[in-house]
Amino acid sequence: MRRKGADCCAPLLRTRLGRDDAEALASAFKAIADPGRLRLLSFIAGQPGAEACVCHLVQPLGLAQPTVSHHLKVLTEAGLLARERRGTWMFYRLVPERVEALRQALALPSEKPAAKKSA
Amino acid sequence: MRRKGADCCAPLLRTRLGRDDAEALASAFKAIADPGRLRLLSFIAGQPGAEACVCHLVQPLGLAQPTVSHHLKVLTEAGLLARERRGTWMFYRLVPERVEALRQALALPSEKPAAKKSA
DNA sequence: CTCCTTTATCGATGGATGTCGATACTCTTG
DNA sequence: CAAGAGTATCGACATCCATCGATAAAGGAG
Repeated sequence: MRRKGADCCAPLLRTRLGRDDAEALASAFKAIADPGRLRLLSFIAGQPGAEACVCHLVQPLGLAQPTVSHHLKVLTEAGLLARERRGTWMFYRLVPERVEALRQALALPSEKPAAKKSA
Repeated sequence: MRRKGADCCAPLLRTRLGRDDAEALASAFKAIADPGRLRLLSFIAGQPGAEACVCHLVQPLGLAQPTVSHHLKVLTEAGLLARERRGTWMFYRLVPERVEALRQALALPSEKPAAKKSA
């Protein structure tokens, strides 16, 4: 019975959440519980390939560059973004599986977990 | 403040989130970005009728009664719980539509509900 | 190596938030 | 009305967090 560090997203409405699971899940939601970070995710998701360079994120967000860098770090540590260096620039890419995991955590008990894709 | 609860859940990964939408959505996620509140939701969802009396919530949570009351207020103001008085006791009931709305906000662009079932 | 660009880290700060004890409020019962 | 039980509010405190300016680190161009 190992602690699921990466698997943060226990279905809170289907099982009685313990303290550890609740804290892990709360941390994950905290990562997206910020306007700036939500807009970062939104912006990146809207780019081709669901990725974007930092240099293209600062201005549209209207926040200072260190602030944007901080938010990107938080999102990356939450597993929602992945970093990749390309020459001078740093690209951040959306991690859809993580988003989906968070989304599934909010699944209602009545909804069947038949959410597998035929990809 | 008409966007207190009803309009919080713009699909952040499908549209470019504006400041107002981002703030509304962030507020909603902040409501569930707390271990105690997640456990409250989880506990209430597990009760028959998805509702519970405050008197049955304080002890399992391991938090002081004012703290639980505070969390219930936050969740209620976020539209995730609904209050109802029954004699001396106050019952809190899960609002599934609200949870579902939050969940849909995390829908990925690739998973379009375009193939809508009916209506 | 030196200069420039891009991004991350550091330090400080103002504000938001979780927590609890004390207390007020609300409803039922006698 | 008085008493008691259940719940909400208040006030205080400690901690966390978003934000920014200054600065360091990393890489490319000459």
